[in-house]
Amino acid sequence: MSRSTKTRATMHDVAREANVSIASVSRFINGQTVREEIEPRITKAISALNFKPNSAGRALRASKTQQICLSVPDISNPVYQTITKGVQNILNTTDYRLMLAPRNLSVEENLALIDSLDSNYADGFIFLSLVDDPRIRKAFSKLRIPAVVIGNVQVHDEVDTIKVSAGAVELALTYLVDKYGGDVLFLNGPTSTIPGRNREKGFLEAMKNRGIDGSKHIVEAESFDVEAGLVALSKVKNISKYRSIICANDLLAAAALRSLSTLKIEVPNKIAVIGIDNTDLANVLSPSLTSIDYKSEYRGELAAQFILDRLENPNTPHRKVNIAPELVERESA
Amino acid sequence: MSRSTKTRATMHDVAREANVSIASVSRFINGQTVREEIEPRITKAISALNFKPNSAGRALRASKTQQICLSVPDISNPVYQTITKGVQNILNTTDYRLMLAPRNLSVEENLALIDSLDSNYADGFIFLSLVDDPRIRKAFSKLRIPAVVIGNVQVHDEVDTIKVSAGAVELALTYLVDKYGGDVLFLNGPTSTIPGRNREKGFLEAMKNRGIDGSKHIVEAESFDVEAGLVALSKVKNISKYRSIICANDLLAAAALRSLSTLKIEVPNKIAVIGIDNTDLANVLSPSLTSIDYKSEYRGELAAQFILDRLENPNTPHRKVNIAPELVERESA
DNA sequence: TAACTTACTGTAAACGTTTACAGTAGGAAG
DNA sequence: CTTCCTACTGTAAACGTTTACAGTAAGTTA
Repeated sequence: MSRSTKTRATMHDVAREANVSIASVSRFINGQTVREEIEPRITKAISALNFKPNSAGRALRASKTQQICLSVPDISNPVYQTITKGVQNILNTTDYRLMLAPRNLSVEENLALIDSLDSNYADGFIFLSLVDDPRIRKAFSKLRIPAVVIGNVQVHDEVDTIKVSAGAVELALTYLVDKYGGDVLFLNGPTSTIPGRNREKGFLEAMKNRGIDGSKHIVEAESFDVEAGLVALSKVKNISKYRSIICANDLLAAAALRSLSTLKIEVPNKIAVIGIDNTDLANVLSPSLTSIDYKSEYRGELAAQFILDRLENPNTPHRKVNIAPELVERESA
Repeated sequence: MSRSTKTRATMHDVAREANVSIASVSRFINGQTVREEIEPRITKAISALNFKPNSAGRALRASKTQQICLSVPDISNPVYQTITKGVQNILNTTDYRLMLAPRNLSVEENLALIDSLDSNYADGFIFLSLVDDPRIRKAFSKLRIPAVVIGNVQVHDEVDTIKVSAGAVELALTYLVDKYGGDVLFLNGPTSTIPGRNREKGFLEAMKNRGIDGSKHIVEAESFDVEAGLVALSKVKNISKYRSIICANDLLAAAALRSLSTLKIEVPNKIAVIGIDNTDLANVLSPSLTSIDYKSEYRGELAAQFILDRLENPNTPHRKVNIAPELVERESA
């Protein structure tokens, strides 16, 4: 009986063709040793029938999907693109596939996402969230697959986390104050988000250490993008009284550069600008952007590696990594 | 017998708890009508046991993975990020998940990717490739799942395609020549890629129509990114003899803006710059970038919709869409 | 030689769904 | 009353793999 060309060859077909048992085929495919004599028969049958193991059958039986789910709050943001790239760098060297979760900006979207992972479509989860909530923490603690958290969202302790330490704003401020004096404006993102809160706190503390009430020096954009940045800056009266601007991410820094360019204020001669994240954008802008590097691509790689390690050995002790900020000097400051 | 909290509830458990057959549970979950009396019993059992259907079991039996695979040659390129976003926009409204394929820059990577789809891990495939090759076409024609091609790669006819029509460079050129005269430089990407080839062709033809040999007016970057653009431009002697630059994508345009800014050549007063793709970048750069829009986000949405349509109704006639370029005027030209 | 070990092999039973099929209860039609 | 239809239900057989287990042949040891 000849096989219809419309239907895929299964392991049974291979076994029959090679005249061995299906178990031997499976073992051979999974790298176990088989009798020397039958190995060529199997390889021949596999290529003759163009056999590819069926992922669903494999996933069902072995409870392994070979998929890693990555949640990205907002794919328009270059920092998430860079992290995604890092994750891919690692996964591409393995036979794990990358699933991109739907947008998870709101708490509800986060809950739905975490909940959905119970459907067993992924072996591991790399979690990025802009928001924080007790319900998220609770849902997260019920997760049945290994997870890595990138960022400062609060979850239970038995999970690998890759945080960024708080010093970015302090670092930028020190640099700017040393170089240009204390007239610093902080263009923040929304304080309803985790990075927004943390960076505000960092700024206020750093200013306090210098004996200044920072709260007068902050303007908050409605989101971490260029549009919102432009709107926020347009509300700042007499911007030229500042000597420098710290921006909570590179997109807001791009907004600052555009605003200043429109106002014909030279950067960095009149006002210096520093971004945070050091994304690809920093090299694309003119003047190129001095930015605080949190090693996004590396964080993505690390997260992927953590997941893979834990999948290989579930007893790996949980790791908590802190990425130290580093100032990358370019033209804008 | 109480269920261990370590193991997931299955449909069997739900059936037992609700005192109905497993078939009824399945039917209820899949939206078929069940006896009015048992419906609440099932819903109650499901939430009591916190049941979630297992994707692998479902995929195996129904031959449906609920996953769509998207190939992105290079995730660093904003145009692909925008397309990805479009795909997500649509998929997020359904219960399909998005798989991000590994980088497929080279022919070999493309072949491996297309081949791997035979493992049945996705129901549909959205294909983007920078390169073209008879082997790719051949592999593609053996694909067993519906696919959509975004871009001008040559595959067999029975597939939905979303092309961009060739007029982008012509459009940019007309605009620039009308406004600034004929001294135009074309900063192209590598002609080993499909867009590189097409855009070169478009430029040469458009110049020929104006009685000019365009070949002297082209500089080719080694890839479609900023670094390569800067290198390529640094080799152009006496750049100020040009009145305008057409760039084969927005990243190369960003490179042009940076070069000119470094050389203190004013844009657009001394030299005007036009990009292609109209990505988010265009609004981020200063001066903001006039760019040819190919509606990337829309193309992503369209591709996802095409796949979904075909999965719903496999007999949908195959669609070939051409996206017309549109010039979006900003500050740089 | 027998007993044990090593290194495989094949059989068959899962994994958790969906679905063809046969069955049943109740109402409508004759 | 019987027959037919409608609208469900449950049983059981898939889907394609992996793997526990028992079996076997050959080599090693005593």
